[in-house]
Amino acid sequence: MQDLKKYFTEGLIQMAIILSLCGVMVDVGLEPYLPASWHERILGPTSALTQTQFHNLRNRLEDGPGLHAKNVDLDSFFTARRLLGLVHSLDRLQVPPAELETWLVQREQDPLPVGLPGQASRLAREPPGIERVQLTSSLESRPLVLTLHEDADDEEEDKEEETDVHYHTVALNEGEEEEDTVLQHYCNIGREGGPGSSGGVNNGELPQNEQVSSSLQECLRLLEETFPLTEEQQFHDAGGGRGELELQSPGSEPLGSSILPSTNPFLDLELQWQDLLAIMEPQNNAGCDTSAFEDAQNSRATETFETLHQNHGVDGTEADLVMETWSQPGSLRPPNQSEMEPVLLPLTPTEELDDHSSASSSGVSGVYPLQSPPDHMDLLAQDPSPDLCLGRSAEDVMNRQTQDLVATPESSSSPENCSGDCTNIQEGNAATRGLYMSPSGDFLFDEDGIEDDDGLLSPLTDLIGDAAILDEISLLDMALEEGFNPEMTARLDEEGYLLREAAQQETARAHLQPHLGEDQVHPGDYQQDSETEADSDSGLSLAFSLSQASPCASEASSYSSSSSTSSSDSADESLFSEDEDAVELCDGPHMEMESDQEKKLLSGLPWHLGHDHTYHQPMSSSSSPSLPVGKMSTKQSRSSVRRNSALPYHYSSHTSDAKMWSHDERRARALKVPFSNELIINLPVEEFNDLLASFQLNEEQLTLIKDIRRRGKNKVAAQNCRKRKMDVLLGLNDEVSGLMRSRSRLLREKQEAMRNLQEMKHRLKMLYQEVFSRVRDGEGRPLNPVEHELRFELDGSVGVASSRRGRRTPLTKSNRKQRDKKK
DNA sequence: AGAGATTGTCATCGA
DNA sequence: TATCGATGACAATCT
Repeated sequence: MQDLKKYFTEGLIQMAIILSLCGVMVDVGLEPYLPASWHERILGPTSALTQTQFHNLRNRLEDGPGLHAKNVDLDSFFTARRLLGLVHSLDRLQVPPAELETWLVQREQDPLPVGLPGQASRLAREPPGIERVQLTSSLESRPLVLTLHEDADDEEEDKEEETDVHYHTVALNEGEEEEDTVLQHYCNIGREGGPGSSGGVNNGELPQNEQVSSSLQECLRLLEETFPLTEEQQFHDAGGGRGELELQSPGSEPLGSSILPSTNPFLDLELQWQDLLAIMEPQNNAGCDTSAFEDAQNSRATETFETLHQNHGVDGTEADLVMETWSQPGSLRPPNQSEMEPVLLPLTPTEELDDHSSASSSGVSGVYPLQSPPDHMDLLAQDPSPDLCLGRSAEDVMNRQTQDLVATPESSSSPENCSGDCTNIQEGNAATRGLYMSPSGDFLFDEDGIEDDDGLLSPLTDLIGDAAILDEISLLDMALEEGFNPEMTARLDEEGYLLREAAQQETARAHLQPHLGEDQVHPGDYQQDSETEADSDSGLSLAFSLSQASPCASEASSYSSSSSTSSSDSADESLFSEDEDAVELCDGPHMEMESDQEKKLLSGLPWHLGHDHTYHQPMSSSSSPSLPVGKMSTKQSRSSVRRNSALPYHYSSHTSDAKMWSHDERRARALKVPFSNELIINLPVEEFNDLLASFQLNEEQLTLIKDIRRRGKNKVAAQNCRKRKMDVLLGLNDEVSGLMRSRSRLLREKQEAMRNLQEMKHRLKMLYQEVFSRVRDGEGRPLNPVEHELRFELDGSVGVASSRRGRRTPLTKSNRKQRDKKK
């Protein structure tokens, strides 16, 4: 590399350039010594050694490739174009990769932040096209170059893109506070050379021969200034980068010494943009309005850097740090973007930038706007316009992945599949990021995008967090629309798994016990009751199904509907051990397990909120033999009723509930009450009366049954009452919050009104003083505004009244004031 | 051990 | 008048 550089700077290239300036196209034969990739990378497709398209075109038409006499009739555009190509080749090896930082420093020196297009700023003093290019050139954005083409050259839309690139470069340097005369000449050359160029900074109308001669002179002088600079640049490259020095002393840098190196990366990127132009040309021809996208890009970039400046405190120090990061020693060639990407990642050296990673990422993405729209979040939030041709790919990727995320929320939990289809948000975000960061379209998102802790990752993590939110939203939507299907239930992990497994076990047990006869468990009972419970608004899941003839089913139902009221206790079990046969009917311990599991599961399910006011229905669980009232007297004997009514006492060992129930249960048992408490409590009044009438009950039994019924109902009522009370409290809390917000808003409005009032008073005072300064009394003396006051009559006339003596003495009329004014 | 939360129960009121 | 629901108050129990 050094040899090549020396080769360029010390010998043949100078001669070749001079010969070229004289009109002779020289092929120095460097290509055979360079690999194709090197040639393309170092020299670029438009270097002096690689003929431009214009030359190629002309050579094909005229002389063909190789040495040829320069046609003096060529327009100055070709001349300027080729001369600039020479400069490209000269500085090809002198690239300090620090353009963004330089830009930042320049922007930091600007007292005003980078304004929006309509915002006044330093840039506003420049022609619109220049301004926009200056804004966007730091981003090194091809669309922004086109923006220049659009804005600054509306009248020369047929101009070649290379000319725009030159404008780009020129505008960049014009935007710098250090005006560089050499590049200003470039500007002149480029604009003078452009056919039909107008509206530029230097809108010269020189004849072509004069233009050529002046261009030659300018270029010669430029060469004289440039070559010593090249060696200096070597020194700077070896010492840590030139751009760093520029940044550290932006105001003291000699003018001519800083421009070329700073423009080199742009020139190099210019070449890349030319390639990109060729690549993107079909898209442009496809009817896509690139200008819209460019404007969007421009505005986004502007907003991004505004945000960076205003909100994130990017100061010169940070810019210097950034610059240092960019200016890696020994980076003699323009950094490959893909290679620069790892360098870009730590580009946020401060916590501010890290914290505001969106802006950071935007800022970094602004370096490669083609690959990286400035604000990823905007892309997520915004509906991609069909006009955004260039952005469509990236946005489509992101939107598609976002849609995939929403559509397949469960996929978000598999970030290890990044190499595959990007269907989760991490992949999507990383892919988006990688898509933006990689100039070659390679997705560099896989590892860095997820594991990097830099601020650049924050958008990713934010999106991941959003992904979780979206995931939940999706689940909720699906649940609302379709209910929780098995897949969703499976996604609910252990809860759903255990719940289903319990139901399955219940079903299997029902099938394995055919002797239960009509007491067989219906598989759907469990889930049905669960759904009943879930649907129950206030916990009044009076799901006492009269059709539930099975104790087991009823038990399952009771367990599903109530977890805290698994009735009976060990005492009851000992007391009523004569009903052991009933124990065989159902798997008591299993049911208990289900109850506990379900108790935990229900509390862990997503719909189980922190304050669950879904009060349990103890009646439905206390006594499983939920005999249908209407059928009881006809289908079952009283003994069976008694047996069934005694069943739950043997199954539940839920001590607390059992103790609660044991009181009434024991009393009911002691008094030989023939039916369960559940039946007593939940039956309607008429059926309950029929039930009582169907049995021969003594007074004590009737009293106990009524007490049980009353207490049971009151218990439910108390639960509902508490639920309502809690709801009222929550509602009041929300209302208080809303009122607080309203109060704050009103206070702000009041303050604003007060400010306006003060302003009005101040203005009125000033106006008053002004009026009195011009009013004179009858003797020509000025009136004291303290002692007098203005009086506005209904007829529109204005007089002056004395406020000291309490009487209004019209001293002067408006016509008098007019006369005074005339004096 | 004690505080707070939860839950059941009673008394009462009104529909 | 009986019934039922709502609710405050109290106590037992749980966490």
